[in-house]
Amino acid sequence: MKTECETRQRLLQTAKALIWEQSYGAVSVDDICERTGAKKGSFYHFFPSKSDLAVAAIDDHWQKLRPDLDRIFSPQMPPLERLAGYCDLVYEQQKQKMQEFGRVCGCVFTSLGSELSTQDEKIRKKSQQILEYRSKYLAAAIRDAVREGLVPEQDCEAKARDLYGCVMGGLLQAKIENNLEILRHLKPTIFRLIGVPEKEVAAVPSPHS
Amino acid sequence: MKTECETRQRLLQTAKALIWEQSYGAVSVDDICERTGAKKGSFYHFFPSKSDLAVAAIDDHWQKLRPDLDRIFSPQMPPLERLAGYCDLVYEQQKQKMQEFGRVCGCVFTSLGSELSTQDEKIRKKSQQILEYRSKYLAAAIRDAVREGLVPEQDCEAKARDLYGCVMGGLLQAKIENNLEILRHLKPTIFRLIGVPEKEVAAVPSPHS
DNA sequence: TTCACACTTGACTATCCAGTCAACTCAGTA
DNA sequence: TACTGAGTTGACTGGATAGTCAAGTGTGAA
Repeated sequence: MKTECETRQRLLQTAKALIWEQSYGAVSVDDICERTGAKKGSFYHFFPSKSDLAVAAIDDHWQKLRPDLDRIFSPQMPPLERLAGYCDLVYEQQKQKMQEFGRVCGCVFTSLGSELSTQDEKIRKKSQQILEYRSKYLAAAIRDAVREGLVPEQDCEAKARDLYGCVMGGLLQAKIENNLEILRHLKPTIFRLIGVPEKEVAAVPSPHS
Repeated sequence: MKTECETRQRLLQTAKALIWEQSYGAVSVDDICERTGAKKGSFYHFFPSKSDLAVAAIDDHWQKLRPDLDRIFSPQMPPLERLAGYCDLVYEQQKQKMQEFGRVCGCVFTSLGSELSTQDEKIRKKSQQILEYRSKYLAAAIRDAVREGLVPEQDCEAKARDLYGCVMGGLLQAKIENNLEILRHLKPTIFRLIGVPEKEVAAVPSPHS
């Protein structure tokens, strides 16, 4: 058992890819097993059910995303650059998926949330949790921007949710239109939302890395 | 054949309700037929396939929505009130669905778009079309607001899309969190986006009707 | 009265689906 | 060497699935 649960990892990766490319409902356990080269028994050895797999996929994706977010939202970075960096990340991720799958695929979190939160409470809860985690990064950046006098006083938590809503909406729109360009003016949009003076909105600072 | 295609209409209504409440993937043709009290053969007499039904459902919903939008976005109405009225409509619609289904159900257009636009090109196209139609109302309102000097000069079409993105994101967030309150601060958010002066953002004018 | 045709019916197919299970392999351990 | 237990296998179940079809029914027009 050198490689602990290597099969589990592969199943998870395949599942993520297939769900991203298609949707939860359109992907069957058989599909996942076949593409992974594993048998159904193995699948159910690791995951109690298909919906538990979805939860695990969300978790896994979140774990892999965190280091990037921690880097981008490092308190070392000027607050507006953090937000700019986040917009860049969103765009770059979609661009990469575009190259991988040949189309705009949107965000796994929100796609699964949108598809299943009316039906599966476990998945809804998990989506909501991720949504809250992500909002925290944004809220901290806004808070620091306020402290530094870059933007007016405001309810930073509420604004963070507005911002994230904007990003979700932009991603969804990009997916439906199958057009990456929509994600291009995410940066000025969220700057406007937090009240960056209009003349500075255009002069978007973008982090180097 | 007094009532032209009454069965077709009922199938469409049932389908809309079920898809709204659950999702496209979770609802079967059998479910729709059973709840409608029609037989499968009738279903396939009216709709060539399940995905054609989805397209028809989107179309039908759009047709029913248009009169409301025409009223709210009437050029008679001051432009900012139109936008305020639109936000109210979005909120009221979700509140009604909440009462009907016991939970926040989001928007059929974007739910179907999110779930299927990677798989079914017909549905993606239809979702995109609706998205464009809706953006036109917003663009016209912004254009008039600019003309009346209520907001600064800007790219009205692009801004309309940003606004609609914001609304979509808010709806999605509300669905995932199963919480209507998120849709409450849609109004100030979109006012900020188009550059309504901050001191006027709070004093939101709302149409009477 | 007859014909055409929109609509309905119910039985049918063939496939797919999530999930089960008992038997097996094999590496680590006592 | 014998045992244990995590991981694997392939065959299986029972129900759901989208879609088909041939034989109906009822109505409006000729």
